[in-house]
Amino acid sequence: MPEKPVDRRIIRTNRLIRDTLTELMKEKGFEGITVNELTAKADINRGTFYLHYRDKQDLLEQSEDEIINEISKILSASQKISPEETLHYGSHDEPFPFIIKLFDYIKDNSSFIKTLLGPKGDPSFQVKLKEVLRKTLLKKSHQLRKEEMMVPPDYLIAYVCSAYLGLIQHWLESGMKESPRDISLILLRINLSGPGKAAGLLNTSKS
Amino acid sequence: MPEKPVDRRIIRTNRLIRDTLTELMKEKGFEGITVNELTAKADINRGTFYLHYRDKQDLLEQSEDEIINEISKILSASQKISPEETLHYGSHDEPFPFIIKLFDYIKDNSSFIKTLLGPKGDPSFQVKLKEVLRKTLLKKSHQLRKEEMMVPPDYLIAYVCSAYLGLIQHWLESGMKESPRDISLILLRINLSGPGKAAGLLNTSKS
DNA sequence: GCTATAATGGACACAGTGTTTATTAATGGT
DNA sequence: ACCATTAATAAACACTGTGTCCATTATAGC
Repeated sequence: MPEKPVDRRIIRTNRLIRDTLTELMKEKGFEGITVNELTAKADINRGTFYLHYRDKQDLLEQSEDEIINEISKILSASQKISPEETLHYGSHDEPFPFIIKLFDYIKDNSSFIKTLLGPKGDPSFQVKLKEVLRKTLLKKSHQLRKEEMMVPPDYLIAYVCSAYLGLIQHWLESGMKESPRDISLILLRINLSGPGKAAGLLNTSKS
Repeated sequence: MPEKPVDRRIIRTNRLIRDTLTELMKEKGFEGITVNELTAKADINRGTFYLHYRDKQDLLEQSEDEIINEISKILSASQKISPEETLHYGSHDEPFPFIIKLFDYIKDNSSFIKTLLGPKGDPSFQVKLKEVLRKTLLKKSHQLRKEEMMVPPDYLIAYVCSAYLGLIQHWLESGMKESPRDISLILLRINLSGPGKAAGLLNTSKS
């Protein structure tokens, strides 16, 4: 993390800008926002904005990267889990703790993340998010051999990452009615059993 | 479909605008495009643009909706497939014909669709695309009973739709090396067996 | 060829951008 | 409590793009 800014004025201004960004993105999406409008709503001089950010794109990227960094930290806890533990969690219908923490964090920052992942959001944030997920999965998938796989590994990873993302999006859009733990469990079950079986379509699995 | 425009000038102008939109989106994404630039590159008077579209947002939406309509047509063919046929395809490792046709269509329009689904694209297009997929899946899932499902049906659908989308995105981004048929097969296999089994993680399935 | 109309070139007021300057006000260190 | 430092302000700047006119030209369909 960067050295903390000392001046309270900087912290205050930055918080005002970020909060107003969240509000305005909820209303009209990133496209529709102008620096003019944002600074007016934040009750800040327009020139002050340019003291902190190059342009509105820069503001968005910095805000996004902060979130991605936090998520990256949370997911890196997956490295500490041994293959034996992985099997244990799956066979006991118990979600991984770091996945629960991921949903906890998303819930804490749901306002901004929801708009970023919504129809008026930023597709490059989706790409960033899928990328951290991909890295996490890649580390965990080192142990399995390619010969045993039914499909190309890169497609499998793309499939799973996107599915994760979709679940997160649906959870956010439907108002986060389920607890982080419940959502993690849903995710685990579909992943282990597969969509077909999770839907109750297949009694036996004779691929 | 709307009554066909008769005047060749209209067709020509529209084609010029749409083609240039595709080109520019590839270069700099929708955000960075200006009507000024687009009409200059298309060698069209700027005023002419406003004869056809309200603004650049309108242009994007009309272009997107055309694609969504085509895809919707292709996917509606899924209704004609009986439950018996569904089982047949799955158990014979044979993808649905309409899914192959979907990938065929995407390949034919890959230039525009790729940018729309890419990091500089339009998140609302993703939403539209997932929505047609959702409708298709919903029709096919009428036959299965909720009691047998391991997870809430809306989450399962969100999961699968997103996974479809992710596979399409990865296929486009990696240069469409696989044939539409091969991709459809990959999709079918992961869906039926599930990510865990497709990865070769689980020998037996004791959920 | 004649009529309808699409496309053009040029102008308009307006809104937003990003930068600069001099000035005011708040902050942290001592 | 003071003061040097520096963040924030107000006002102006040139510039780019927008959306909407208008009169004029060129092209299409019959």
